[in-house]
Amino acid sequence: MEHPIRILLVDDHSLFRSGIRFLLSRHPEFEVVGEAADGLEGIKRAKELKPDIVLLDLHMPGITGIEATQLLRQDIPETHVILLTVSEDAEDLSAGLKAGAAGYLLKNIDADYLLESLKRVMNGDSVISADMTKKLFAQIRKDTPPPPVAPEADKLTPRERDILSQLAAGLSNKEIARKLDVAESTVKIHLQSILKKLGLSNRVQAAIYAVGHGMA
Amino acid sequence: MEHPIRILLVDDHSLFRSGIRFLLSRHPEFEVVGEAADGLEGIKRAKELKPDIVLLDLHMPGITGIEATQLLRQDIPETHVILLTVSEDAEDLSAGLKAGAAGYLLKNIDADYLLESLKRVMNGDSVISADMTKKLFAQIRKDTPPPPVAPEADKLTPRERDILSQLAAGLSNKEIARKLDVAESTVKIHLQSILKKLGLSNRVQAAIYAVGHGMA
DNA sequence: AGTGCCCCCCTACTAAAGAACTAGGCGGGC
DNA sequence: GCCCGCCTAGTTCTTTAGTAGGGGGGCACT
Repeated sequence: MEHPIRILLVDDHSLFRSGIRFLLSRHPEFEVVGEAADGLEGIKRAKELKPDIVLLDLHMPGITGIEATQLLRQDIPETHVILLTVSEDAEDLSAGLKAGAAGYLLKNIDADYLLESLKRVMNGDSVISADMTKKLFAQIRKDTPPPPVAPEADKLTPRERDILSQLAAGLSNKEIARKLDVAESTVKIHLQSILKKLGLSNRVQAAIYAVGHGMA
Repeated sequence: MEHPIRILLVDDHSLFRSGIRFLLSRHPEFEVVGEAADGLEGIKRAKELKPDIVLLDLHMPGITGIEATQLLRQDIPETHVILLTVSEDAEDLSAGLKAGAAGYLLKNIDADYLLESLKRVMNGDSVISADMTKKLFAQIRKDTPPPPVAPEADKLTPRERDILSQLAAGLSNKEIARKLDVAESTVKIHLQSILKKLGLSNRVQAAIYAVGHGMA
């Protein structure tokens, strides 16, 4: 590796920073280019230093690591953010990822895993503590809401689904009729049938139903 | 470890099964209790043998590994399923997790990682190939759709938002008027203003807009 | 003091939606 | 052959939605 990976440490525990700094000092492929004790200072230093990777604590005085991550991703997207925390909370994990972190590591990981993670992230990969994988899986399962297909939807005839989908695009009866090349009265009939089958009382409700069940 | 971890191998490549079997034979903490060459046979053998872990290939003749995972999770939920595949496709990963797999490993992992993963999964953890972590992260970000708040929504006055939210509940102008205790003509005025500001042409579109931007 | 925005209300009109009925062609099941 | 569901289309009618004027009161910023 010709250039060492440049790293910024952001953590309110100076002892923790020292530990990481010492660890990395024994590996010439890494270079700690700066430190900060809170989120705002970390962002400021990151903008100055443009490090390859920011190792960011989640819980800090002032802004949270999540907010700091968002800001860093906005301002210097070429810098990777790895969250390094004690929090095993699934919410923190999820928020961190959505904020744009490339890694979520627990502070109890061993040194080798941290070093390997830094290299992986530098390579464009993402990393996570093995202990958090289960929570990440759970998140995936949870984030995907219940099957967005309606059980009642199969009560509709194909033609009715056509009309409903056009309705969900915000078209008027006349426009739907033109588009599907039928008479407006036909559209009305179908729409009546849709409302009856779905137990709705007007086209607005039908449109909402449609978008809510993935027929948009 | 008093009892070895009992493993069932399901893969249509017998050579691959042999490789895994040989690997595990050299580690007494594992025991390969059976093999199967396709999904259906795998499910049958799993029901008979009740292994601790099923190592399941994704692409097989007959049913897919995804379907097999679902069935296994239904029938013998105490057995863990690890998907072992060459597919780096994010869709496969996502589908596998949603089907209930406790692990998603690429076949290019090294032996030690597989052994450790088996132990982790036996422990109730979940595992994933490091190479897939990035895709998993992307999935989390994707599953949570873009901020469901509309940028244009702040153009609306509070009262207009009230009306829009009622509209998104499928109410007519008259009903909205009653609910908000104003005249119907007032509701109409506000609605006109909403349509104009949002660049829409009728109430159906407004309702769709509202539900699409979290004001339902 | 004036200006602008928001909120409220009214009348009057046209366009669209919704409800009710009749009705023909077409296909499959019995 | 007959019934049934689907798709089509028409008429008539009432209700609702949408458009276009008008005005008045409040509140904030200048």
